[in-house]
Amino acid sequence: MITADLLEKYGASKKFYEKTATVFEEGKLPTHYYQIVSGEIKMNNYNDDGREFIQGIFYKEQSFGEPPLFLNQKYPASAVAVEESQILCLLRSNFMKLLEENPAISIKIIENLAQRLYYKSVMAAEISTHEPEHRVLKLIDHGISYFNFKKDANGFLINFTRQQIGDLTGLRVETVIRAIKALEKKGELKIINRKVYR
Amino acid sequence: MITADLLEKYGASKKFYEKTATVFEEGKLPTHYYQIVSGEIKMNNYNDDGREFIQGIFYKEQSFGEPPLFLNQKYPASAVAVEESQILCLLRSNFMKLLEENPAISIKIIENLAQRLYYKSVMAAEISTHEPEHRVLKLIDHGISYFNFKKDANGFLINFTRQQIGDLTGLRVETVIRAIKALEKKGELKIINRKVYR
DNA sequence: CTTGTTTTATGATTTAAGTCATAAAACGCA
DNA sequence: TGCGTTTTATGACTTAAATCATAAAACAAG
Repeated sequence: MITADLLEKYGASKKFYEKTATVFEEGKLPTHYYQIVSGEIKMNNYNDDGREFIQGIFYKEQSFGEPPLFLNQKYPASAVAVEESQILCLLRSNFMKLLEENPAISIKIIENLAQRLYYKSVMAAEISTHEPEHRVLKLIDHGISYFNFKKDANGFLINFTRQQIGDLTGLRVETVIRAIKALEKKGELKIINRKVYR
Repeated sequence: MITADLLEKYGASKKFYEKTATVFEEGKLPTHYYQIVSGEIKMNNYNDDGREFIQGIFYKEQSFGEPPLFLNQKYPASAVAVEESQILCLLRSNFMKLLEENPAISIKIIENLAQRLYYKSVMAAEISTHEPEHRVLKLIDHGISYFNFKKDANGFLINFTRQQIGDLTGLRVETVIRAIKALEKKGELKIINRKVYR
């Protein structure tokens, strides 16, 4: 999103997070702007009996956790490394300075937030009013442009586990497994040795 | 958000929408920036069997429908007047020009989008992993700062119908009615001649 | 290789919320 | 001030998805 050069010019430092390491926690106040150099980060919540909900998954060059940073409010979810990741971290005050001095960046931030709001609108409607199969298919279709699914001879490889799909759509693993099977039977997607293609 | 003066300087015109009139429809491409002068607008979706989901409700001085405007993507939901409303409408190209020539406005847009993303994150987690009572209470609590609930001697008056609460939380009216009764019994809120107070 | 963990899979059972039916109270407007 | 509509309300019942149990396949680590 923002070039590494520019971030470093304002004092950003690169930090390493190993798999399952926490970048920030729900309920804490934001201190930094975060932009992924490499790896994969998920934002998630747990309810009282330990059930996970994944707000989103982010990949290289993407930023995350800005809304509370701008509003100076507590994080509504935690950020956790899904795999080993490198992240550029820039102190809030320096990030704000960067924004002020580089108005063109604002437009990029706006487009990024707009994209995420769009995704959330689509998924909110899905989760509230559609059955499992519809929800799963919508996540996958939206994900083709939103997440980094790679295309090969069989179509787009949906590189999520059934559990992740469940945590992104508010469904249980078993329900996702059954929905995916049903969708395969209907010809909406393919399962090639347990991997899902669309 | 943006002063009426500035919007008008760039050619915005004030339009009147009567109750239930549509401002824009799901699936259409955006053409204008919209900012409410007076009244109340809801953004909603309908699923295949006519069930409604309300994405959000907006009041005077708030804007809505920007994400697709910035991304040049189809609206993921429709916008409908809940009551008679006046809206300032500014053509996309002129709005973009306004933004370019007034960098300070960008920050306001960012804060606004951040606020909405925050609301969506909170509600997504609620809808996916919490029971009806929790969902209703969270909507109400978040709504106290987000929607324009007025405080009086009995507390904040939640001026939503049970149906609207259902459409905002993905629950059916009957479930909302039962959840609200249960919450009253637990002392979490008050019902004074059918009106809900918190 | 072996072993422990994660992921996918399937069947049986339970349950919370949706659905259906019905009605009274409140509201709106002609 | 009367009448149609909307909103709130409650009880009975149905059902879709969650839960529970179990296991095989795949993967990861030592």
